[in-house]
Amino acid sequence: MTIQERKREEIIELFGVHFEKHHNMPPLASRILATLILYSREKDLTFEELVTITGASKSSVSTNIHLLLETKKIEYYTVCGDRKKYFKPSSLAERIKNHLEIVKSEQVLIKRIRNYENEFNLKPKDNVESKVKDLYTDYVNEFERLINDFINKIEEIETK
Amino acid sequence: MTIQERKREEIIELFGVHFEKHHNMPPLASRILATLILYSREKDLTFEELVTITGASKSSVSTNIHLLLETKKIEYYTVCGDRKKYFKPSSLAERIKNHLEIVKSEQVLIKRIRNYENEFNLKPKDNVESKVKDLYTDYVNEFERLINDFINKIEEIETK
DNA sequence: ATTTAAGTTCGTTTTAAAACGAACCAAACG
DNA sequence: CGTTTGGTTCGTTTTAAAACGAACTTAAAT
Repeated sequence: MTIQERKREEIIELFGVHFEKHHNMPPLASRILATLILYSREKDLTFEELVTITGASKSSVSTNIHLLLETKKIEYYTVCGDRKKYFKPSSLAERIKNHLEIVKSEQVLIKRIRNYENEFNLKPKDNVESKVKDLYTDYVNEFERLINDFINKIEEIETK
Repeated sequence: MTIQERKREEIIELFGVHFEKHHNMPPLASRILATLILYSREKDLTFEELVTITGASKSSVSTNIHLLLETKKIEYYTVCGDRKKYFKPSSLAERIKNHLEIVKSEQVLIKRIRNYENEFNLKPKDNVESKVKDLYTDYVNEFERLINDFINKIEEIETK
């Protein structure tokens, strides 16, 4: 095993643990995603290669690839006159958009709580809490603007 | 059951599912956190009340409360001449700080990948990818600034 | 000093997630 | 029209997470 291969494996492992822990991803899916990201500068990987590299069964790899495709973490393409599928991580823009969706669903929840509190006239306990809540509203708005801005810029680059 | 109670339960359920799904939180911990947030305007809850409301066993509630305390999602206080502990959700500032920690650990990972790519001279495949990566760096920096700003403002309010 | 309230611990059970392998399918190849 | 390649499906097994209950602890109250 070369130095590069050793380092690659090390980062794949770190990455896998991180995604399992913080992004609620099954172990094998994490490792597949990490593998695709780490290899992406050199080449895109086929199903068979992923089976070999991860050492998992075909069925497990198949299931987890579908999970990653559904959650838009990876994508694939085919080459004419070649039955294989080539997998690669989704573009950064795609991944960020995804993240935005989660943030937005959180927003919906917060609004529902706010409505509930207003409807039954549950006031903030003190002035500090009320001010912090206002700050948070600002923060969320700015955050949304930041993400939208970023996505627009990316789309500009990608389309030209 | 009053209308308010019904609505509260409904939101607790929504909230619980969201936290389970997007924040990798065990079912009971999610429901405890949701319950504390939804009750927080009216009162803070004791261990016993949480056992009653969630309908779970004392041991399960105990375990999950410790998990929420460790991850700084909730906190408790005691009242003189009263053996009970009163639980409530952590302040917004605390929760955001927490989030920042995750973002930062992600940053570390991205830097490691970048180092790996530089060390073995793995160049971006095309100009688009390279530009998008630069944009991403900007985005992350701005994001970090936004969060830090927010935390500072909150601390200002809280200390005065 | 004994009792009781308020939790905690730990070993067990229950439940759910992940991985597996054998059988299957569909498209391209010969 | 078989055969091979590149996967997919589904029923089963394995593994891990979550919940549980009984026994224990600890500090306060009597």
